[in-house]
Amino acid sequence: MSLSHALLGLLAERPASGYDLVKRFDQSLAAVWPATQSQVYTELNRLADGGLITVVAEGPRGRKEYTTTPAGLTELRRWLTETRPRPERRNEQMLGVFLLGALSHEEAVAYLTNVESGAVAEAAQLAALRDETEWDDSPGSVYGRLVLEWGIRVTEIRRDWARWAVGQVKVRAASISEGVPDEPGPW
Amino acid sequence: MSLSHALLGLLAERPASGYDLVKRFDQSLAAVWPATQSQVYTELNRLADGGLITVVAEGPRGRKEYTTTPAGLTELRRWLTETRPRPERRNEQMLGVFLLGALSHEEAVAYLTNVESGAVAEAAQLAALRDETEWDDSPGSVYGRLVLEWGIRVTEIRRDWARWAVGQVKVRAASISEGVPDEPGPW
DNA sequence: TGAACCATGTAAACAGTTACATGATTAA
DNA sequence: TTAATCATGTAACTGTTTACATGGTTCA
Repeated sequence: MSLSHALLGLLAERPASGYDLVKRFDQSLAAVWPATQSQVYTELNRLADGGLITVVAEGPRGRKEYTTTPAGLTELRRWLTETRPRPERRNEQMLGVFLLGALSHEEAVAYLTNVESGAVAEAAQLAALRDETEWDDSPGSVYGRLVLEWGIRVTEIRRDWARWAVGQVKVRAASISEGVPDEPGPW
Repeated sequence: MSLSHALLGLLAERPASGYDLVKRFDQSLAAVWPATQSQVYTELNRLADGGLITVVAEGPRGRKEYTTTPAGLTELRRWLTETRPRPERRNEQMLGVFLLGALSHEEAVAYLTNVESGAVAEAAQLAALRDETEWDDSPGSVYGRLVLEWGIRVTEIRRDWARWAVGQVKVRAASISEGVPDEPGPW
């Protein structure tokens, strides 16, 4: 399961509590593997039961700091080197595009325009994050930077694709209404 | 739920049985919204119970052909026009990249090289599909074509990104071992 | 002393996967 | 007559989301 490996990886970098981890999921990791508070705490207990992580410190308010055990690190490394994840596909936005035949051309264009403006906004946000973050040579920083760059590139091509797609739909709409134009030419 | 809307959309195009729909999921729709046989049949019964689809014909071997009802079409159109899906993020491959700090530089490079070769293979497959399919002006064809183009573009930038990322990791590896080179220069 | 934040947990519902089970029809 | 294909369904499990529940600590 990916969530457990995400936790193993984060705890291998440095010890943290469930509370800390939830914040890291909300901030940096949300982009590739979102997880809720509920899931994180449940999974931490499961990993601790399995001996892949262990409590290294207890703090106020019942705070428990975990770290990855040698067994946990072995499992993480096995997962990273021996399994090849199929590139995850599930994309609700593109499913919508696939079903756009149920709408008028105008509505389809609106859908795609919405995809475009969403991409523009997100690209700006990600680029700002890239520019405002102080990157260093630590693994978390180097690989986090790679993932962020991936996010930026994907968002940019989503924007470009949406613009192209709008054009495609308009061409189709025009060619269909060719014989019966709404507005005849001036001659 | 997305699966139900996918089914509403497919059945709005033309009537089909569960068996037909499973095949369509495996073929064209797998790229954006995979679904299992088990899921499809269960969901069809749920949609029929809710009056969003209805049986229009029965065939041999208990075959039931469904079509989308007016209520179903309304719901589909509402979903397409009124909900704005957050661009789905969950990406196991990129989660792996994020956690690459648990591996050596060499292993990390191997991981990224694997991402690249996977993308190369997939891009070839998708481009072949694009070139071999006979596209027409039906909505299913037009919008299917848009989604396929999206898949091709994403795959191509995954390939390019992976090449760039390998370079980035090698630069880091080199700068870290700078003071202690394995192979000293010839002077 | 009250608001903001720190901190962990459980329950219920929903979504998705894997495996099993059954049987009809068609074509070699 | 038997293998391939058509066709539908259920059960058990795993993963994910939403909501609820509880209480400690810090700071203005």
